[in-house]
Amino acid sequence: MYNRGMTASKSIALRKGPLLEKNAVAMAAIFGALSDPVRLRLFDLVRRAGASGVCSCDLSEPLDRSQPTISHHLKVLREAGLVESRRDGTWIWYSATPEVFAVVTNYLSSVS
Amino acid sequence: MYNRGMTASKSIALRKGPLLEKNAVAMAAIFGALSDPVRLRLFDLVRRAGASGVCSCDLSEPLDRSQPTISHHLKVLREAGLVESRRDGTWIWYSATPEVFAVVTNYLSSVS
DNA sequence: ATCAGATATAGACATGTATCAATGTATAAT
DNA sequence: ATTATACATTGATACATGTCTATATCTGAT
Repeated sequence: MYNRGMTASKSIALRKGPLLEKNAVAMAAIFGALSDPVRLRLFDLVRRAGASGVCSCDLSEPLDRSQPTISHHLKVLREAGLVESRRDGTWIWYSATPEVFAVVTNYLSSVS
Repeated sequence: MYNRGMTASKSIALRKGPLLEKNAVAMAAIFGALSDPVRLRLFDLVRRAGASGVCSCDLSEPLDRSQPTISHHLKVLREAGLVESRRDGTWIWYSATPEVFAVVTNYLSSVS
């Protein structure tokens, strides 16, 4: 299978010439979302829950952080495009949307 | 070819069970070093210079930052294990040591 | 309408960070 | 020794971040 779901534009810009400011800002935003230990473990818990996702109410305890703190971190992950949320009654389910990783994994693999 | 140069210990810890605090801290440190646009472009300039490296004196201008600011960012990259430096007379050459990426690229590839 | 539970937001606080000008340190040349 | 160049460190400043408590909002049940 060719071009496994990745758009050409995403890979081209990173391989040719020096890293452009625009791309650096986009990549830094993704790395920034992953630059906190609690947030990394949070994302890990979410992505392990698979397509069905995990209820936000089950994340506070294992990470030993208050509900608002978890809510804050989930917002950061959501705004970075790493997770998405959907409401189900009074609670909200989060699931991973790791497609955004394509842009950084492509860069990292071109480096190492 | 099996196990393309990656040690077993690096991959095992990330694939089994939830992400441990210890590993999350280590990964967050690497991502943190990459979470700034200037630092990303700085690393990009260094790694493009290949094994010979690049003189620190040639990095300030293209990134439009003062010499102390570049020095600071290089220190962050060095302490994260992403670059190394060696002295040659009055100036210092930096080169990329992207092996440390193995731990995060392995994780990212297991996610997406 | 009221209440209870889940999540989000606001405000506060401490800490971390990106940046620069000024200064310090190290190396080489004269 | 003096001077010049390259790089690092210090101190200051503005801003961002992680965390909490308190409060608000939203949803469903009574």
